[in-house]
Amino acid sequence: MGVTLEEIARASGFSVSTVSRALTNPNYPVNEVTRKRITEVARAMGYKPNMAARSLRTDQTNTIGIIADDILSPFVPPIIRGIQDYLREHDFLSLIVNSDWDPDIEQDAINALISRPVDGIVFAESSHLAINDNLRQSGKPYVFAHRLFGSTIANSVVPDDHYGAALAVRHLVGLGHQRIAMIKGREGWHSASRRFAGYQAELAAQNIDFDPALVQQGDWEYEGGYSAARVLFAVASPPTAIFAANDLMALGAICAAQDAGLRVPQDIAIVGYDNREFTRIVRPKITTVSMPVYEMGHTAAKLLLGQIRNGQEDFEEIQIKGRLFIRESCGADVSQQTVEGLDPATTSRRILLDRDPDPDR
Amino acid sequence: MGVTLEEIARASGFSVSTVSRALTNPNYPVNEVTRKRITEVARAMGYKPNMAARSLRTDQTNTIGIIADDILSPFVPPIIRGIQDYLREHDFLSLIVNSDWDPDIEQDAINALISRPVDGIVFAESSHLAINDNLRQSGKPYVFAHRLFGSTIANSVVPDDHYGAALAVRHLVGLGHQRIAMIKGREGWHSASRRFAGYQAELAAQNIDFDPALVQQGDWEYEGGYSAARVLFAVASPPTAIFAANDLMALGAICAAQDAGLRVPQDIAIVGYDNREFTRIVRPKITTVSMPVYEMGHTAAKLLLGQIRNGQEDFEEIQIKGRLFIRESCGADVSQQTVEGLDPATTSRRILLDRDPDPDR
DNA sequence: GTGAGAACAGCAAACGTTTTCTGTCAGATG
DNA sequence: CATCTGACAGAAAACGTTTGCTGTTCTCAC
Repeated sequence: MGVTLEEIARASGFSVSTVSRALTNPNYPVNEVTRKRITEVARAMGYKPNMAARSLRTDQTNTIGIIADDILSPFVPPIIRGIQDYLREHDFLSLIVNSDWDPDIEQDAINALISRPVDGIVFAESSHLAINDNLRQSGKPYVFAHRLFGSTIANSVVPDDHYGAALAVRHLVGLGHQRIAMIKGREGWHSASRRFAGYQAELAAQNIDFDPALVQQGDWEYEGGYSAARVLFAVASPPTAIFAANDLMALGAICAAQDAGLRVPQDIAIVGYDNREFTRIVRPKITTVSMPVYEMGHTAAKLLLGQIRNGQEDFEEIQIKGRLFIRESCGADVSQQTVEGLDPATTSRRILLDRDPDPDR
Repeated sequence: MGVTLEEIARASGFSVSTVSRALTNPNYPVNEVTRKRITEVARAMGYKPNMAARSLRTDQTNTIGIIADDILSPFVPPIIRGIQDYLREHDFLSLIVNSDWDPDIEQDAINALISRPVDGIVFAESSHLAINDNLRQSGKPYVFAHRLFGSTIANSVVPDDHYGAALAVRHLVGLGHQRIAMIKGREGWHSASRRFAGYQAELAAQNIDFDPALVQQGDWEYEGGYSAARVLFAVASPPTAIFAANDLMALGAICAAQDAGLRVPQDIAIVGYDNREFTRIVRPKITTVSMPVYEMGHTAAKLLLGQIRNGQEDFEEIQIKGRLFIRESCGADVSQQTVEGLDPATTSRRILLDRDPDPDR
């Protein structure tokens, strides 16, 4: 169906080897006029290299696999985007499979990807650590982008939740708040404990006593935020601000406040986390800390390609910092919108300005 | 690096051909005990077929390409999900590339995918009809899932916007509304004109006179909905209901109503379109018509695989119907939530019950 | 007892590349 | 003038499969 090297060879009067070298090996010394001629003929005939043959010969595919728990999760598409943008610069393609939170499917996916259509794998927001023996012994490099459970592990790129939580709390303190409550994330989740730790750490850094009565357990959902907030409003000495561990719970808290006759932000300030899309759509718009998902993907891809080139070489867990998006729910002057939380070392201008999927619209 | 057929052959005492047939060709007559033995040895040795070699030989890859304008668009991930769920049942993988609304990139993507790592291509939410000669003459099957511009074209699966708009209007009429305004989508978009046509058609079907004063041009965005609504409120004989061509504009209209001192739905009913995630998060929750994105992807994948099997065989444009999600913004009794708009012929129970990403939470 | 056919297994070619090795020729060097 | 070197081009092997063809053996019908 497609034009082959041999046909080009015949048409141009050279041998297959020369044609191959002229077309793909810029280092091999081939006469300039020969190369020109061959290139020309190849273009004229519409030559497209047969990747299967090339892969068979070279044992590399210029393709990586992405295993995501669910592409419908709000964080996964930006991670993928970050990965793909980096890949494109290096002529790599990506094969994406959903594991659907199902270990068996994830297993199948890994096996399918090991059969060599890919040179490496990135796990995007994977829950169960499915680095099984198959994967290990295949020798294929792999990287985790935002694994949700488990402790620190090599080859992973994760959000710096501790830092981000501190950022949120610091913002509230800066606005004069001293009684700052927190609605925690679901128990067992890595982000939940990290964000709580960041909250406590920043309180300590600001010399504010930690008050257990101001901490409520949440569930990552709207409902959990709503009911947690109701409890907080009833505390003897109620908070003037609430840090919700994610945006959905922040929204729940806002609605609870409104239903209780409190105005946000005048009567109570509420800050969220994740920078979900709806935070800039809702009334009031929610101040929040972003998940640096795009950059996590970008970084993961960079590291993976590095490993593919230089052989597997484990690296430490890398944490990416999010930034604070100041909107309406805390009462800050929105015009002074800062880009605090930006780590210039890891965030390229380009990502920030053009590509960051987080800019306010 | 990997176990090959030859190694299995040596280990099991059979020839490479027999091993191959035992492992992959269930039709070829090979002795049952032989097959057992070979299968066993293969498993023991951890055999994984080399896809590159297989593809080279058979000229098929069991992989399709998906070209999406932007995976960050709200509709793309569910389309992809629909595609992939179908693919998995047939042991296909999918290579995804973003074209970023850039014809050049799309061109590159097509070229990259033609070099045979894929057996077919689906364009997910693609704008510019980039079916170029390269693609045509490659002979690879392709399908469009939700193309945004251009007129009817073969091999595409699109939402039935005319039907959906009628559905929304009929719902309003059913609630007693007679003066129903519409905020149109951005000009030039296929969906915009189709939804407007559906609105007009349903008015006619209900014997309601069409009043041009009740139609405002929108821009698909919040702001457009907001300002269009303000204009509508100032009309001599104002509408009692508004059909916004998408959810973002519906939200803008709701906020405009609230700012104007009108209660939604008591003073004015508002219905949106798309069933975006935020419609079930906002107050009031927005009644809307869903984009059957998941099913569109699923259908597109099915059609594409059919073409791959039986050779390219163009089919007519296929329209998929969305359904009405009754929520709070129109004042209907929410308990009587129906699944109107469901076409049982094309929507499998499974998709609807388990997989439809649209169920209310 | 012979021949036909079924059931199985192996040989070898082929898929389109890349790459090692070998060869040729021109010019430089002694 | 003989030899060496470098610049280039070609022959052929190899990557791991699949598959058409060729055997071989065995069974069964005549």
